[in-house]
Amino acid sequence: MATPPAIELLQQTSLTTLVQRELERRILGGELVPGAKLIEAEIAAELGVSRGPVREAFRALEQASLVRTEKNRGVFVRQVSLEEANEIYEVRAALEGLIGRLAARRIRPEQVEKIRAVVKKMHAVGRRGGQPGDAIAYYPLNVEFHGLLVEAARNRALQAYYRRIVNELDLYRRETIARSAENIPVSTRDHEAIVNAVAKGDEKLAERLLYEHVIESRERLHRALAKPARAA
Amino acid sequence: MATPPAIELLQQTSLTTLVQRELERRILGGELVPGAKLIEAEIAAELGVSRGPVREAFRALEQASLVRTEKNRGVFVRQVSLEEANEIYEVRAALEGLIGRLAARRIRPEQVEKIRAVVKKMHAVGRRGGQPGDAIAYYPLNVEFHGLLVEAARNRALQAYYRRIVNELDLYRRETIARSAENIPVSTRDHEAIVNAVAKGDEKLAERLLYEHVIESRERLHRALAKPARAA
DNA sequence: ATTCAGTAGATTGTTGACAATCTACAATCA
DNA sequence: TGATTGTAGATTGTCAACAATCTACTGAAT
Repeated sequence: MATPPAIELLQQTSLTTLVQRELERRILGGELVPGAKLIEAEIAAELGVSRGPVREAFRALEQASLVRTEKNRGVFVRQVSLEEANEIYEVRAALEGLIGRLAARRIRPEQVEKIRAVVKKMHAVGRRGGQPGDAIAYYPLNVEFHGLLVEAARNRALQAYYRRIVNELDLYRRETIARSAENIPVSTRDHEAIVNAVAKGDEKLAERLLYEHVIESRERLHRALAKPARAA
Repeated sequence: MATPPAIELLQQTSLTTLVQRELERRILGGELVPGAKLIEAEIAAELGVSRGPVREAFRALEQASLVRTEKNRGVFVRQVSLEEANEIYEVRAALEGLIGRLAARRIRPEQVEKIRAVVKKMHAVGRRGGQPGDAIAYYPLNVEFHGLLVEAARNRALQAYYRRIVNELDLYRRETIARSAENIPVSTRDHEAIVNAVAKGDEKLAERLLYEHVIESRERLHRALAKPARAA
């Protein structure tokens, strides 16, 4: 007998996981900015739980490098410096290269179609030209694109590491408020070339393209940061 | 005024981190085997703390994928299947390749010397031939070799991810009791070639050699597992 | 004015107790 | 015999209280 989903949820979900997910959402969603202090009692009261589960969630988030803990001082949303971001980008590029290689080897036709559909939507956004809000529309498409790719690579460990590293970099973007700058849809051509390489099963090419894609987006981000900050 | 190390330790170390470190030690040291159940009260009593810190440590270890938690059932040392190990090896190979590339680019002369010294010791162990205990002597040297390399790559994020992945694979070795088989010092020649490539600053070569080194050691492990288990 | 010690409040670290859930075994019934 | 129900003990999930530490402020002394 299959367990109903509602029951399963209750069986698997503790208050700690709930708190953890909620805090994760707030951090990655920008509600909690890097450097912000997380006060146990405050969060506990807000979510209607005691401090125990909150503390446990903190420990998990710390290990996921989303927060930093100072003993007797408190827990803070992690701040990623430029140097750290550069290091993380290096790792991400390598992982992304592996994703390209494996995806080219293992992707299935229907997955190719799904990704092509996303690229098509990206094109649509890109054609509108620099309208305000384009970056906001473009960002989730970009996330979906890379998400579908890593799924096609069919490697759970890789997927887990990839998610983690993307989260870390997200933290950096938040900190620099370079969000809009990074998301200018200039890389749609990149994406098209990547899909083609993957669809053809050209492992070497897919690996190289994805690797370079990451390095480029790093450069693009840096250039955006070098410019004086525009009005928010 | 510089803070004395003893004070600093007390300032930074909470019971939770202490418990976490101790459990990590026991898991990676083989004292706690994959699948073993960790009972909160038992560990708490043994370490002389209450259950709170133990639970927090569990959450951290879970996020580090060293243990698996089942709600209301308990916490267990994680078991890594053959399929998972294969996936993890793929990721490790990519990371190791990056390590080679970066180390070749950034290593300093004194670091080269240190690594060469380790390889020399490996040779010494290797020349003794298949004496019992060789694997035990070889293993820490191998760990040190790779540890020095990742240090030479000068990328903290990479180092963190690398440590994590090595731990995960360690779990797999423990589970299969393939320890001795994996540590046969057949790869000393590999190591020599790797040091040379890194010392020369040949990024491409170092990357390729390290990548293949990991893939080979995976194959070696699999071959060892295919053989019937020898007497412990 | 500036520095310093001292204090009150806020916040974190740790603990023990209680409630909810699971596990293993005994008793019951078909 | 075998399956099922029902308990008792063990274990986990959650909470509230206490202790330790930090922070911000006050006021005195230089």
